[in-house]
Amino acid sequence: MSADLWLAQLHENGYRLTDARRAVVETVEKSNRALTPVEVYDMARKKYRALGLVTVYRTLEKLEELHLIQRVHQPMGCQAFISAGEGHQHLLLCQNCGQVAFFEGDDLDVLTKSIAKKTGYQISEHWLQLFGLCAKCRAN
Amino acid sequence: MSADLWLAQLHENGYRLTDARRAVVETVEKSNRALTPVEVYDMARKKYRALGLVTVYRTLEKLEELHLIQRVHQPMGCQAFISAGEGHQHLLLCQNCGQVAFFEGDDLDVLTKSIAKKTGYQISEHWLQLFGLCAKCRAN
DNA sequence: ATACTTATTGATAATGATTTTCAATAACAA
DNA sequence: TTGTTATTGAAAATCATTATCAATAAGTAT
Repeated sequence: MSADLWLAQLHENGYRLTDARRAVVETVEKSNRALTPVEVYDMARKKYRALGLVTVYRTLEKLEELHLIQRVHQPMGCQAFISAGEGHQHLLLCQNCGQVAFFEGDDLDVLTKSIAKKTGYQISEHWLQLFGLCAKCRAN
Repeated sequence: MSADLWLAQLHENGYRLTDARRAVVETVEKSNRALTPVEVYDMARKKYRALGLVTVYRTLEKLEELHLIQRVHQPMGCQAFISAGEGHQHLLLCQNCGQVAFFEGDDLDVLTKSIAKKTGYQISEHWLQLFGLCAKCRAN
C-alpha cells in the first residue's frame, strides 16, 4: 500500500484530492507507529504549512471510513491511528518505541467455541493485541 | 468480591470511607456491564444525592489503581469501567445489552511464540476480548 | 483555457470530557 | 472530644473533538 493508492481510494469514493489530504495521507501511511491527530498535524505541517488541525480530524475520519486506517487501543489512550492491515490482522506493539507490527493467522476457533459453550454467548468477533519489545529496543 | 471488600481494600490502603465512596463502590461493584463516569454518577446519586461528578472520577481513579476495576475498550469508546476479574481474565461483551462476562484459560503460548519468532519481538502481554450476543439477547 | 458548481478549507466558536483549584466539611486517630 | 488532614462539591480551567461559516480551489463541463 502506498500513499498514492490511498489517494486513489479517496478519489474513487468521490473525495477531492487536495494538498491538505496529501500531506495527511503521506504522513499516516508512512508511519510505523500509531499517531494521534495532533502528532499527524505536527508532522504533516512540515509538508504543507497551511494545514489546519480540523482538517486532520476530518481526513482521519474519512480514512477510517474507507478502512485504510484503524484506531489503536493502548493503556495510555485510544486516540491514535495507524495504517490498517489488509484482511484479518492483529497488532503487536512495542512498549518502548511504539512501533507496530502486524500479524495474522491467529486461530482462536477452539478457544471461542469453548467459551461460547461455557458462557452461552454467541461469539462473532474478537480483538487480540500483543505487547512487547521490538527487536531494536530489545537490543538496547 | 463484594462492595464491602472493596471498601476494606480502600481503607487498608489509607483511604477514608465516605458516603460518596460507598455509593460509587456499590454502584460499580454491582454492575454487570461497563459504566462511564457519568453513568456511575447518575446511578450512585440515587444512593447519595449530594455526590459530585468529580468525586466519581476520583474514586474510579483509586479503584483502578487498586486493580479493583478496569477500563473497557470498545469500538464506540473507552471511557467505561467494570469490575476487574481476579487473576488473568478476559472479557466477553454482549454487543446488544453490554453485559460483560469474564473468562480465563486462554492458551496463547503457541501463538505468541510463533509471532515472536516471525517478528523478532519479545512478547510480554496480550489483550484478548470477545464480542457477541449474550444468551438473553440471542433469544430475542 | 475558462467558467461553474460545490466539496473542502482554516479560523473561530461551541461542545464535551476530564482535571485543577479551593474553602468547607467530615473521617478517624489520639 | 479534639485536632489533623484527607475528602468533598462547586466553579473554573484545561484539553480533545465537533460544528459553523465565509473564502477558496478541485474537478467537470464548456
